[in-house]
Formats: sequence, structure tokens, C-alpha cells
Amino acid sequence: MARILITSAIPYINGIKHLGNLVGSQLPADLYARYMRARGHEVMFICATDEHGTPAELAAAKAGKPVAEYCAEMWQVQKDLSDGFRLSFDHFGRSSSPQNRKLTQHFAGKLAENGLIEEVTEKQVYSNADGRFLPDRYIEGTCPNCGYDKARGDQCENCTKQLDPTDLIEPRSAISGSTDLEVRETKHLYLRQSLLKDKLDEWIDSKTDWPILTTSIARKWLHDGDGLRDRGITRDLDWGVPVKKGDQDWPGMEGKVFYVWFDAPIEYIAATKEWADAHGQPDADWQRWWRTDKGADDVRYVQFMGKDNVPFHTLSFPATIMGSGEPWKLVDYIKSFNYLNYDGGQFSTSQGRGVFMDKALSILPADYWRWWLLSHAPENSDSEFTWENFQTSVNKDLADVLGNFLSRITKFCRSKFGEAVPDGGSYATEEQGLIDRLTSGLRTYEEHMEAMEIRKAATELRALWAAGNEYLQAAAPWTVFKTDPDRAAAITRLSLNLIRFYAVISRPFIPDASAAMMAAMRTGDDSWPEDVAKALAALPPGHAFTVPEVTFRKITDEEREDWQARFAGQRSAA
RNA sequence: GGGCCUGUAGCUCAAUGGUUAGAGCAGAGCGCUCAUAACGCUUUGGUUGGGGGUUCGAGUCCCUCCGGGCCUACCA
Repeated sequence: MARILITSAIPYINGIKHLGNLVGSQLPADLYARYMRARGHEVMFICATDEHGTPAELAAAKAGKPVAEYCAEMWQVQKDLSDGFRLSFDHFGRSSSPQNRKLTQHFAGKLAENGLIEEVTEKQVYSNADGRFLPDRYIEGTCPNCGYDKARGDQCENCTKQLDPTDLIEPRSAISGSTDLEVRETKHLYLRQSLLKDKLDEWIDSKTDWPILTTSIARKWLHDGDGLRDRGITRDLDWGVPVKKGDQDWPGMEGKVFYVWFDAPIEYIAATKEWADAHGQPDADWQRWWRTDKGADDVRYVQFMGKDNVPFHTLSFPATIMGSGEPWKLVDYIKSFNYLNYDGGQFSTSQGRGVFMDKALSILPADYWRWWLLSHAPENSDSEFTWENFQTSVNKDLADVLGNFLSRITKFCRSKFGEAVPDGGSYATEEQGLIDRLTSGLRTYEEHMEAMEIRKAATELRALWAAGNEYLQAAAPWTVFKTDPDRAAAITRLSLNLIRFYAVISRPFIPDASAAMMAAMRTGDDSWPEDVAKALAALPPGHAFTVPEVTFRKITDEEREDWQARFAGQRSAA
């Protein structure tokens, strides 16, 4: 039995996430966690909300609430949606937790002790009207290059030119519109990750089995220009982890907080302590996952994230861990994803374009979404959600291939033998052929799941479902029954056992349907089919079952058209 | 501008440099009647974006052009 630590990139607190966010980290992480648990491994699956930073402050202000209150509410919203999608986190934490505050300050202290923190005085734009420093992108003005009047302080979206806020003509605050801006000096801490460049470079080079997407992004940052640059890890904000050196004050840094991307990954660790604390367990229980001197040596740590998060997980966070000089667990494998687009464009929160997690659950059960998203996960390139594809995939795969199989065999059995696994007859070459087919397919499925080849795993799983229909069609118990009822009983007995087999192996993808299948077969035996022949004998003759209700109803054309219109969003007039 | 990814059947995607480039969906035909108008079998469909090169052999490697996408360090 292995021990596997799994973290999903932590979603930002600001608003409800869309399906692209879901499939980019949390959902595949859940698939992997569920699979590994099913195989008998010890799993710690951690996620949390990322709560600090300017957007959270602004969203809270817009909602007319104190930021702490806003975050607490949004955490609950996101938690409920995670539950709705059956994300099986062992703990869903908060980056604003006291545990993370303490741990973040601890890391900063260690980094400072080791000479990896530099204090830098720099000039930033301050808005008097807003009473705050403004991040570059919160400053708008006219682009000196192309004249576009909504250019941002970091880049002009119209001509794509990189800008400095001071380049803008007639700059104004994007928050209030105020032009009462000034440049002020302010002091910040920088993580001297450039000092760790060679070590990081070597470390990345050693990860030859990582997705190209992951390593190429890391290498780009390591080798671009003068190499890895130091990074500011503090901000002039109210909402965040106060800057401290361990438990000591940090002279000159009063009133400042750590930058979200410094404290967010540390929350992976802190959330595990939150988990232990919530269960009244001692520190040793979370440390055995994270401290290589306290049992984490044999832990395999896998991270899941969208490609936008890769630099922080391949460079900044490892730099934090390496730089601490303490024996914290480094990531072993990073599975990264491209983006999911929506019907010819991007998901857009501001335009309400695309399907968001709350709306998705309001129209269909989680399994529908899980199946489509995972079987179309953007592993090699960006992929696209269309309602037509969603409808045909779900109807065909779930309703026709899997759902109808359950239906046809249970109803056949009820009409000929009653609602119990029939006795009599024996297995012949057809059954052995099916068992061989299922065994080889299952081994392939396992290999894809181990390798986190998600779409390939989904394809193989579907093929295993289809194999049941092929078998049933060829064996034709409804015909055989007329001349040899015992033989028909044997075919039916095997087919009913297939339902439990499918429930067990499909559970990581469609947990609710699997549970319904197990309930219908009145069994709690969810042991993984190491030996397929044995697994297909789990339900013995005489074992009673219930003919299930329609497990997956089909999506109608009317529904598809309705949803297509509802989620198209407001096309921008421009 | 720079870097990376990507382009394969109408659609979504496979194919350690090695038989005749394969699946699913959609289309066509046949079969079955247990079932959610479901299932099974057969089948049509390709100048692998264009061009050049390396090789006994290229979807795969190299060069070049074209298209799509992402990243580019103060959104997170």
C-alpha cells in the first residue's frame, strides 16, 4: 500500500468557478484520489480556497461586506459546490486560516535566516481617492502606442504592448476612475529565487516523466532573459497574512501582507494541519504527509493545476521549500491542463458566458458533468465545450451504453427469473471470452489511471461498458431461454454481476451512479476486481436485487436548445 | 517581438521512426426484440495544413511557410 498526497490548485475566493476551472484541477485530482483509494492506497486529498489579494477586497467592497465575512460566505458557497460535484477532499481549507498565517510567517522567517529575502524599496502608484496602492492592472489609461483608451497598466489589450503604469496617458484608477494618482515609495520583500536557479533547473531536469506543458513553462521562466527573476512576495494591502519573520515583527514592514502567491501554496500544508486540528489529531498525523523527517519519505505527492498555475508550482513554491532548509516534502509529479473553451470562445465571468458550477448542478446531476469533462479533459491542447457534443456524448455513453445495459439485463431477469440472481447452467467459451476481454481492458484502464491519462482511461472504461452489450447481444439469453433456460440463467447471472463490476470500476468517474448501481444490486462489496472471474461471481445465485430506475435519462433536443440560449451570455457590443 | 503547444475522416480524438493511419459520434446497410426509439454486426469516408529535406522506411525527425491556442513574471 502506497501513501499518496494529492493537491488541487486552490480556487480563488472571488466568485463561482466555471467548468473550465473545475476540469483544470479539482475534478481530475478527485478522479485520481478516488481511484487510488479504490486500489487500497492511503490518500490525503487537499484543497482550499485562495482568499487573499486585491480582487477579494474589491469583490467584498462591491458586495458591501467586510472582506473576512465575504470570504467566509464564499468559502461555504464553494464548499457546497464541491460537495455537489462529489469532490472527495479530505479537507477543504482556507488560505486565511490561522494555521496558514503561522506557517507562512514561519517560512518567511526561515527564508530570511537563510539569506533568501531581500528588502527592496520601489515606486508604486498610489490612489488617494481609493486610499490604496494599485496593482498595475488596476490602472487604466490611454495607450501611448496605439491610442486605445482602456489600456491597462501592465499591458494594452488592444495592441498587446507591454506597458509600465507610468507610460499611460491620463492614467486613472480602474476601481474608482479617479485620476488623483501619485507615485509613492514603498518597501517590499523579494524572494531571491534567482539564487536557487541552478538547483531548480537541475530538479526540473530530473523530472523526465512530467507533462511537456509543465516542464516547458518552468524552463521558459528559468532561462528567459537573464534567467529566473526574484519575485516580490509582499503587498500593501490590509487583507492577507501580516508580514512577520516567524513570530517576530519585521521592522519596516508594518501594515503589509504577504502576496497571495506566497501564502497560497503554503496553504496546501496548512490545510493538512487544519484537517488534523479539525479531527483533534496530533501534529504527527499531518507531518507524516509533509515532513520527510517524520514519515513523508515514502509519500508520493501529486499536484493538479491549470497551466496558468505552473510557474508558481514549479519554481516559487519549490524555492520556498528548498530555501527553508527544512525537510518539507517536494512535489513528485505535476499534472497540468490546458484550457476548456466554451462554444467557440472563452468562458467569461463578466459576460456570464458559459456554464458555472452552480448552474451546471441546477440542470443536471454531477455525474453527467463529471463524465463529459473528464472524458474531454484538455490534456494535450485546449478543448471545447459545445452543447451538441455534450448531449451526444452523455446520451450515447451514459444513457445508451451503460444505462441501457443495466436496464435491459435487470428487466430481462425480472421477467424470466424474478428479482434475484438465477441459479443453474454453467459458463461456456463465450463467458471465458468476455472475462478475457474484460481482464485485458481493465489492466489497460488501470495503466491509464496510474499514468493520469484521463481521456484514454475514459475511452477504455467506455469500451468495457460496451463489451457487456456485445456479450449480451452475442449470447442472446432471450433466444436461448426458449430452448435452454439453464443456459439463459448462466448468461443472466454473469450479466447481473457485470453491474457490480461496472459500479466499482466506474466509481472514480461517476460516483453517484455507481452508488445507485451498488444499491440496486444490494451489495456493499466494492472491492477492486483484481481477478475478474472472481469479481463476476460476487453476487451468488439467489442474491436479490432491485430493478433500478432509469440511471441516466437522456438530454432532449429542447433542453439543449434552451440551455444553449441561456448560457450564451451577453455578447459584447463592441 | 520571444518562447511553448497544436493542426490526422463531416465532428471529437488515437497511433515507442516500422504491415494497408485507427476508434467513438454522425452517414449508409443488415440483424436482434431483453431494453431508455435502446443493442450488435458490416460499411462509406484521409494527398495526416502546404512545400522541401534526412532515412531502406516519416503522421512521427529536420528546415520553411500558413492557420489555431497559450505564456511572457503586479489578476490569481
